[in-house]
Amino acid sequence: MSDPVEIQVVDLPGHEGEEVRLRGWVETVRLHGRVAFVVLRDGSGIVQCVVQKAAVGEELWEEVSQLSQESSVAIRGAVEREPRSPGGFEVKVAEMKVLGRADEFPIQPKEHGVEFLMDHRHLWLRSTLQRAVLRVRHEVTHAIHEFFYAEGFTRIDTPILTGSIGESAGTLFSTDYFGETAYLAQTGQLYLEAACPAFGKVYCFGPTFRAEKSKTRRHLTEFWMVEPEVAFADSEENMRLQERFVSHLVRWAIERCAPELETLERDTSSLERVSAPFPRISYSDAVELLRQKGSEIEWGSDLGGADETLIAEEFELPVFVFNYPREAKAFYMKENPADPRTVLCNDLIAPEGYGEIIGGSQREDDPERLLRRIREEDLPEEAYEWYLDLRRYGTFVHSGFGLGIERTVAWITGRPHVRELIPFPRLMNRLAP
RNA sequence: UGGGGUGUAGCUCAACCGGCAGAGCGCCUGGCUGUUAACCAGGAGGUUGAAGGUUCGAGCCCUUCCGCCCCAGCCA
Repeated sequence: MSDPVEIQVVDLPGHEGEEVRLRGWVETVRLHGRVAFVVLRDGSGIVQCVVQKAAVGEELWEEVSQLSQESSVAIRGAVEREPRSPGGFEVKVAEMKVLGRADEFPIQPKEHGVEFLMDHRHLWLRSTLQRAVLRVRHEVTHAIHEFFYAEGFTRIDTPILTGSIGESAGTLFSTDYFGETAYLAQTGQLYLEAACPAFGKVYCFGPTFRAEKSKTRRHLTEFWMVEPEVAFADSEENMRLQERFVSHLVRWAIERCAPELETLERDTSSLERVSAPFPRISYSDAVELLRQKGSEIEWGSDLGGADETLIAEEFELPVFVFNYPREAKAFYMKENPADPRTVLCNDLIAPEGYGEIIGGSQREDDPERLLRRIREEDLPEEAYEWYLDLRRYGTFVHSGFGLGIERTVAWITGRPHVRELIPFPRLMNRLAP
């Protein structure tokens, strides 16, 4: 196999009538006695390859009839336009070489249970739906960097191993760090606040870890979060950034992932409507609305998943719920001057029951109030000295938010469970593969 | 952690009231020159999650344990 050019499936249309070489994996083989159809996947697409016994001879025919699903092969053949073939093109095989014969492949093109698929996650990644959702994830993460680059943000990589700092120590993974305890980061925000006076607009993007014992379709113990932080932005500006950002991600995915979304049978009409501004409802109004709809919720308690879904049903777009009670939120959020029972913050709830995809807030910039809150929450004061320093050396109004990648991709792809939307999910009861 | 559900062939699932352990897919063998998760014929494949109990007899009923799924809480 030397002379013909090696191409990828995606480039087949430009090589009609030529002889080419391809390498990839066998998705299916259909044998018919003297003709065989081999569907080849090379990562860029799939193509049906036709082997005719009369054209290739006994020896190769024997090899084709022994071909197993997911074997890796190299082929040489002519590219032809063929309406009966999926994708409209076909390769007439002249030569084929098995590069790596596959044992009996556990995953068949049929229904499987979740546990079985997760046990075989390393092989499940090859299947059509998983390729589609992970491709959408890739485009969404690309759009994140593209958006912030265009907006003049500087990317700051925050540490994963941290001392005792963050929101609440009960949900942190801990590990030994040369004799002292280190925690896996559950947010990069506090470090971003430190970088904010250096660069003005910053963001981080990486894995975060929560040791919460949650077993729901919206939770992972390791998930990816993008967190921007903007100097001199108040809560209102923060929400305006969020709605522009989310609109950008959705529009990007629709434009770049049309084939994938079609594979996933995602009705994109609701996604097409997503553009700023998004509707806003205060926490207090949301509680009022929920009580009118029959909920028993009392002012002061946080909104549950069912509450969020009820609120989302009222709007066609993602909806901001802003200014929650202080007790329901983190210590670093700024007190609302107009109503000190509440803090200047917001969640963004995705439509169609996909739940909270963003949590954001204006940060407390007053050193006295911040210290009071740290003491109220019984946090180790010494560990927050450097964080308090940020208020002592040129304090400034600033705001930021965190967007969960897996939840966002769940919403865009219409998949029900976040465990499919990260290549190797980490759940309470799953650490492998 | 609480509530609900579930566990049978490699996979997805049947098995009536407690009465011989079944099918489809996959795999193996044979047939077939246009299939689209091809089709046709044949074959192999089982500690019914584990332990105990009731019964002439348990996949099925009871007890305990284990795994998984869904919902709630916590959150992105």
